[in-house]
Amino acid sequence: MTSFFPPETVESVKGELGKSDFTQRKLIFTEFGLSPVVSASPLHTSPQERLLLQTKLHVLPRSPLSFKKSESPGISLPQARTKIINGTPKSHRQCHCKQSKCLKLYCECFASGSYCDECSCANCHNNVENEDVRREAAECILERNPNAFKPKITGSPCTPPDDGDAAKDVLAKHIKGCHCKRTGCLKKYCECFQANILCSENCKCVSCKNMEGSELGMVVTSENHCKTKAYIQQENANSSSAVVSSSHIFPQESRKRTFRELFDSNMRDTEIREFTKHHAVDPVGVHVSIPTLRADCVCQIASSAALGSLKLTYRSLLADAIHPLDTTELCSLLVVVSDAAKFLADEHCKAQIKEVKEYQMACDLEKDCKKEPDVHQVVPHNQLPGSQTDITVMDNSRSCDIGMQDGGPFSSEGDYLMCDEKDKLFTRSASLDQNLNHGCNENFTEEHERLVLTCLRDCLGKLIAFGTMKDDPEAIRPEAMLSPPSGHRRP
DNA sequence: GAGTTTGAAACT
DNA sequence: CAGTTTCAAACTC
Repeated sequence: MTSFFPPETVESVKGELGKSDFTQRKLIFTEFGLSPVVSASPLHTSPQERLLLQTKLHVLPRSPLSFKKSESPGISLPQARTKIINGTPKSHRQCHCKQSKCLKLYCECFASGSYCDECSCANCHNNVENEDVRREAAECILERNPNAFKPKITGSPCTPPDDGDAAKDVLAKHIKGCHCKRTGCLKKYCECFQANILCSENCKCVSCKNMEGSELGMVVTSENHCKTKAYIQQENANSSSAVVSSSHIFPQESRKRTFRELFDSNMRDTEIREFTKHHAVDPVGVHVSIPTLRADCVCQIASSAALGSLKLTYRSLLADAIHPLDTTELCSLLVVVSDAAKFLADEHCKAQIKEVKEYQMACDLEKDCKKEPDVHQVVPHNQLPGSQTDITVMDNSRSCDIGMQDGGPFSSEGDYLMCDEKDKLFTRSASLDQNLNHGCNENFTEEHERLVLTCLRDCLGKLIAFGTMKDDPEAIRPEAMLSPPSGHRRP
């Protein structure tokens, strides 16, 4: 079993305590999943010895059961009965036990192998003073269930969603499984849900909604339509006969549940709220990443939402502020940006890969930035990728990075654009209008690219600013949002 | 903060 | 093993 501390430290302590004495301190609570060194010593040592150990090991006086694996390098989570909240193991939670004396598994502190510390429990026996009683209680529990203190979750380490994205660990399983009946396994009463794992065949839950597939934010139906979870939920809320067109069959045969089954059930609002909260659906309710989202899908969702054809449950904070036409304009802009970026990226790649060999490493970047590109090609509108183009502006640009990063004047398109910031401000002329209205019927120059991207940047900046200041309607008027270039304003 | 709901743990 | 009770966390208001 892995020790929590370096061998030399342990040996040093062992020497000072007396080897025979130390070795007699066998691991009593191995069931707790703890190191024999740490778990054994304080249990059977005098206070002086414990103090010595703690001093040598530089640890605070803690329970032998209190050392969480999360604090133990080299041991993967979850080893001990550490409460896992939203994928992140809670090292210690303050219990509120009243009847159990904190000596039963009801008590989270006791179950996790910790002494109660600053808890608001009553008649607590889960402390140093009641070590004997505590040990007896643990032994009694272990006699009944040898696995009582073992981790409940197995299969893979729990994935802590640091970024807030609660992607569920599909490999981990709850050993015993949950037995939820009423919550659909969508509340923290459910141990699986709380541990941020999917219910498995071990579970005996009823009407489970915590299964594979439900963690997805978007369903692509057989019609290749993008449907958000919120949309599906709203569909069901609006009509009991609503059918989510999906032939998706989940591999878990024992749980033949589909999205239809999943969302056709009478999901209460609170459940939906909990679901979306836990699954980190963004405020707009469209849980998709822009780089992978098709442009037509964006337009469909955004436009439809704005026009009211989709009654999304989760409305954007800006939903009541941005005119539908603004949304349409933004979508158009995104398409143009995508087209321009892709075209320019390809052309830049060809041209600049040739040029980069001629440049010196110490080339003046600013000077280079002002260099006119060689690309002046006609791009007929009907040859552009159009709506099929992924909105992966930077990704496309990065395709240029290959071969450019090592010594090129522009390690990326972004750098190139940053350099342009030093250029004189250009006016938003009608050229953007032409691009927007007529696609790319003229040469798509770098100037146009800058024009489009800057316009997009400004639009997004205003969106952000407006979202921030929405509480103050006078701060930014919706009419001021997404103001297109001159001459492009809608009537 | 009080009361209710829920499901795991404990018990029979 | 199944049913019931106890318990404390989660949840609601």
